[in-house]
Amino acid sequence: MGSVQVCDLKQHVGQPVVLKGWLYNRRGSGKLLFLQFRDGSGIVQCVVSKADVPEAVFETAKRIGIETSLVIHGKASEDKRSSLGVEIHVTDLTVIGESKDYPIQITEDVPNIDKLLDQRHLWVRSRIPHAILRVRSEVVQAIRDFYYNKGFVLFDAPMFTPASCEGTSTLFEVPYFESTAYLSQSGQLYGEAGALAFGKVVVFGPTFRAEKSKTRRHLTEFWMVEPEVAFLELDGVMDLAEEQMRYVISRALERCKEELKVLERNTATLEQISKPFPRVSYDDIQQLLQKLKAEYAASPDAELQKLSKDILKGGLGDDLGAADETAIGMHFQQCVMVHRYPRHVKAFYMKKDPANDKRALCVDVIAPEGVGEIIGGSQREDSLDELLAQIEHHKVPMESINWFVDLRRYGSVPHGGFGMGVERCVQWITGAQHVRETIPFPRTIYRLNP
RNA sequence: UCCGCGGUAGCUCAAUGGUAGAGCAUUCGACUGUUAAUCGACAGGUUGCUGGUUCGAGUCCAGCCCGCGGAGCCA
Repeated sequence: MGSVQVCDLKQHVGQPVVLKGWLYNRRGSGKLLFLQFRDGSGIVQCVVSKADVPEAVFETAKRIGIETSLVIHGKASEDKRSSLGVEIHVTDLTVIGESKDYPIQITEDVPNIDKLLDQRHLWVRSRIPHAILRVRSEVVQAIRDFYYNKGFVLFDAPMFTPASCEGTSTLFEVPYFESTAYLSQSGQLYGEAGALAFGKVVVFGPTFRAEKSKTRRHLTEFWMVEPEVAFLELDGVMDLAEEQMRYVISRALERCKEELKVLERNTATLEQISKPFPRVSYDDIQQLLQKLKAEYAASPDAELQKLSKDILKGGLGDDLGAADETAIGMHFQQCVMVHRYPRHVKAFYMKKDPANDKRALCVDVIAPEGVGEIIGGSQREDSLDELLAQIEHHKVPMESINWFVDLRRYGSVPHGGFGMGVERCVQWITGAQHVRETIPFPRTIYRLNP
């Protein structure tokens, strides 16, 4: 008899079944044991009654440690007392691999995340990581389906790159035979080459940032999806970003109901995704923030007063900070697109706004609930002369970027795209406290293990 | 790099400068319907490191190490 997965058990009610998996938890009494049994697809309660099994089987069931791997023979039966609606009445049980003194407890799903991350290789067996990582899996699949269905070509960018794409960020240096390579911090420049070759491409892979960021929103290694489209101008970039966000979030809401329930996620704000995203210019956002700063300062809420102090901290005309993004999210209670930032705070490859040469044709999508920037995109500078000027101004080494400039020498067209951080997206959907919970093995400044 | 917080049992945390404690987990025992089961018992410690003050330091002081949160930068 072949084995059955826990998630399929409802179709086997009244039948004898074989289950393969691990002991998740155990309760019980002298003559009746309740084994919480997991196989990766779900958790089911297996009842071992002393009267129904040989003495040796009962003794084994009583002694085995948490996370012992098992083969269970039993009968699936409907039971309203079980949260799954089904439980197993065990007839036989075989130990495959023993487990003694398992270092993680059921009740440790909540506390010190850093200690648990030391045990990440085991922690991923627990309920909370399970739910979050299943959402991640769905999000990644939704992203792939979205672009595939729209006719985008998957265009992989290299991880080893000759130099910085964006100048300011710190790159990881790695020895590369006789010279030095850098781990990619964005596939976008390569995506532009792809867009001019295929029209619509999407780069999807890991990226690396050596910044010493220590916040709940940062990883040194994270996954980014970066569509890039020829003949797409800023409004089109915003349309694409909005459509993609709506597809991904809706699909997670639709297909990850169980996971979001386990995570006790209130999805009210997520459901706002069906409404159009407000599109607000940087200049209008500055005015709004001034208003919110004054409003929050006068509020009786101490949290808001504190937030008020950090709004527009760099003064007017500066890049938006974390507090600004939090305030914007609180005000709109949905995703907001802020466009046309000052050029001096943005990357060299962004196109100058023809209506105001102090502004760039760029957009950030800011997610609510304190998540902040989740997408950054722009129309790209397609003029050879303007791009060369920007490269010089940002001191980007010409020898490593010359190929990119070629894209403006041989049939340049208006084009644009954006990058979305997969982990931040998953963080928003799941409500995870730290972005490092949204990837199986997070890499941060102080964490390279396990 | 800067600012703030922290490091005590496997985990979460207590402990006026005066014998280092609890809950959970582990181990053992009781219990035929438990949902983080419950109840009883045993066991569990170089209080991050180094030095200092003191009759006496988990506690006070200095330095260091490690981590966390935030800022900056970004997705």
